[in-house]
Amino acid sequence: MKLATEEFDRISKALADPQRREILQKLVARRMNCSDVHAMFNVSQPTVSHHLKELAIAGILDKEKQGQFCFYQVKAEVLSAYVTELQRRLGLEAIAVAPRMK
Amino acid sequence: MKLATEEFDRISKALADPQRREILQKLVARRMNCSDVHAMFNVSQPTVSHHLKELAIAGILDKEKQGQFCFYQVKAEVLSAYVTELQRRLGLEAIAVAPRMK
DNA sequence: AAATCATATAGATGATTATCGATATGTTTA
DNA sequence: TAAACATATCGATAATCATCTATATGATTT
Repeated sequence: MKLATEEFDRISKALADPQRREILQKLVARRMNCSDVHAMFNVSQPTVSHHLKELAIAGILDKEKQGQFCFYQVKAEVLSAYVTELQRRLGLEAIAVAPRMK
Repeated sequence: MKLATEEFDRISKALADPQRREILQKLVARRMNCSDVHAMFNVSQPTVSHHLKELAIAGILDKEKQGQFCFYQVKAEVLSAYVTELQRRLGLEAIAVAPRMK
C-alpha cells in the first residue's frame, strides 16, 4: 500500500499530539466506541470526538456506526504503510512491517 | 537504545512539520551546513536555523561547529530507535530497524 | 411522545508555532 | 582592522490547534 504525500503529511500531524497517540494506543488494543475512549481520559467528550475525527481523516482509524454508537478501529495496513514510508524517507532499512497477529 | 517518553514526544513533533521533514531528508543523504540547507529551500535563513535547532533538540541531528560553519548530521540510531518505539506503540511487529549501510 | 443516551458540531479561547526582518555574535579574508 | 560571511537570536505576526462549553442531531428506551 502506497501513501500519497498528502496522506503521509496528515498522518504525521495526527501522530504529533500525545493525547491522540494515547487514544490511538488504546484502540490498537481493541475496537471501541467514543464513550469507551472518553471514559479512559481526562478530556471532554467533544475533544475525544475531535481527536477521533482527526485520526479517521488521516486514514488510520475506521469509523463504523452501529445504532447510536460509533465504533472506531485501527487500520493496521495504513499504519504499516506509514511506518514503511517513514523508514524510507529517513534512510532506514525498509524491512516490511506487518500488523501483529491477532 | 531506549527513548524516554519526553524524547519520543519531541521527535514526533519535530517530524510533524513538512518543511522540517524535507530538511531532514536532505540531511539523510549527506551532512550539510546551514547555508547548504538554506540554498535548497524557499525559506529564510533564520527559519532554516530554527528548524535545524528543533531537530537537534529532538536529538535526531548532531550539530558540529567547524570554524564559522555549523554542520548538521542525522543521528541514525536515534531515528531507528524512534521508529522501533513507534512500531511498538502502534502494535506493529517490532522488527529491528538498522541504519542503511554507508 | 418524552426522556435519556451517544456523538457531532459550533463557536470561542489560549497556547503553540512557522515564518519573517532586523540585528547580534563570531569567524574568516582582504 | 575592516569588510564579508555564517549562524543564531530577538521580537513580531499570522496561522494552526487542543481544548472547552453549549447545543444540535440522531437513536434508544420507558
